[in-house]
Amino acid sequence: MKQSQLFGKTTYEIPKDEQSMNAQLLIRGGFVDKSMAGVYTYLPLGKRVLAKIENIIREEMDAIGGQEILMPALQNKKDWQTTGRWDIDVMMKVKTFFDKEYGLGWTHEEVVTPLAKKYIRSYKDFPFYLYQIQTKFRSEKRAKSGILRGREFSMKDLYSFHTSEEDLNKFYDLAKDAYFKIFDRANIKNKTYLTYASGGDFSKYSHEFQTVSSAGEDIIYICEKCNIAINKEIVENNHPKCPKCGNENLKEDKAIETGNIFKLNTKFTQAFNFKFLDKKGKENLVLMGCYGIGPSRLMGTVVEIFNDKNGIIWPKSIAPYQVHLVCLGNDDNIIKEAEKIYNSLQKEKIEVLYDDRNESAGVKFKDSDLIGIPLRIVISKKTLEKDSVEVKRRSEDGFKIIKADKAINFIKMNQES
RNA sequence: CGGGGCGUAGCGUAACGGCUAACGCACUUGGUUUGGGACCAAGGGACUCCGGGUUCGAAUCCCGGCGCCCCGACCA
Repeated sequence: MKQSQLFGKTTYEIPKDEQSMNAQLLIRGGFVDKSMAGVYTYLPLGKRVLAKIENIIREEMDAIGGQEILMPALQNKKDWQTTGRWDIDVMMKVKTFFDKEYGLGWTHEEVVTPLAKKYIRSYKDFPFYLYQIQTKFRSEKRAKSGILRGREFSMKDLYSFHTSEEDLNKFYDLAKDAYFKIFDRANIKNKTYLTYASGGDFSKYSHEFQTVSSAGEDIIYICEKCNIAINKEIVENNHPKCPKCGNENLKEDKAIETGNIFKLNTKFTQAFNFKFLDKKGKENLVLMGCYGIGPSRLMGTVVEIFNDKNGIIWPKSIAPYQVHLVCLGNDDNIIKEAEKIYNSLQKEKIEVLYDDRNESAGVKFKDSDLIGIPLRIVISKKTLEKDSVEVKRRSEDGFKIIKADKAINFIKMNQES
């Protein structure tokens, strides 16, 4: 992609109506644009990051047997009334000219449960796992923290269906592992803790995945022995205690809830009377679990964690491009050399953003720092004289000089490592 | 939803109740530049959030609304 054609612009002015680091950097870098409080447009750069995150999630969900579907965001009132959740305050409602009301989905149990019921009768069809990546709407009383808490946001939600508690438990653990793989691939696993949180009224706990960050809205207590945490919301009498080993020497931290997994058991299958026939031909209620992770929130979390005073530092796995090719000077020879490398990189299917703009070196460097692509290649009069290019990692100081004819190979190797 | 702050060009800001609403960035044109936010020259761009009031006169004061940020409450 030539940067001169890229829709979206970097800016050095900090938007005055954004305090959160993730929103400031993402807006300044041209990744997102705020449409209204808690509602953002993803510009080409931001959309690429989001797509990468979604693909990682997709791969890990497929790996544990998930089947991707897409449910509607616009939902019927009746099913929400069935579960008694129509009049919940996070529910957004739309009304037509003829006064017909619909709900905008903030979660999808009310769609997926009737859906499954329609197709499934026999124990032979179990277990199965349906997921989607979709836009959710929640009427947050106060949107805040940039893309971390929006009123419209992207969400992957998986629902699992089982004939027994053992089976549900087995899959629950599998999903837990899959989530850690996702966090690992997004480079935030070492800051992410499986966290015990409120289980509502049908189980003692749910599990959250909490990623330690000063931008977090939750307080967690980490047990460094067990490598798990407990959410402040379920701490009794101000005495945090590890729910696993009883350790009381826990570390308090702020954290972002990056994921949540939940055993729903029969809460929704009961409401919709979703039963299956077992081997003996007897009817039983189906058991369910749900597993959520927000790609957009994950994106914001990564920005909160990986940045410095100059901008974002994307992990390779979710960077919008792998290589930022920066061409300094508009001398014909320099441009020719830059184009040559640009074409070679494209031929090698290496994602490259090529800064071909007629801007000063300072502007290009600052923009490159801000956008935060992992690897930067600089071509200039200086490098041309030495028949070489300059290679710099965004995450490190300093740079390497590499002979021009070896550059492509070097970058290819760098991609694989 | 309670408390606080704020709405002026695309963005960031300025302007005592009084001249044609000013400046920087961005944008357009021409020229010179190109290793860390370049320079010169010439331009275009505003219903000062909306509605009402006070006043000879309102961006400025008052009332109402809407929007945005922060704190709190809320948050499967």
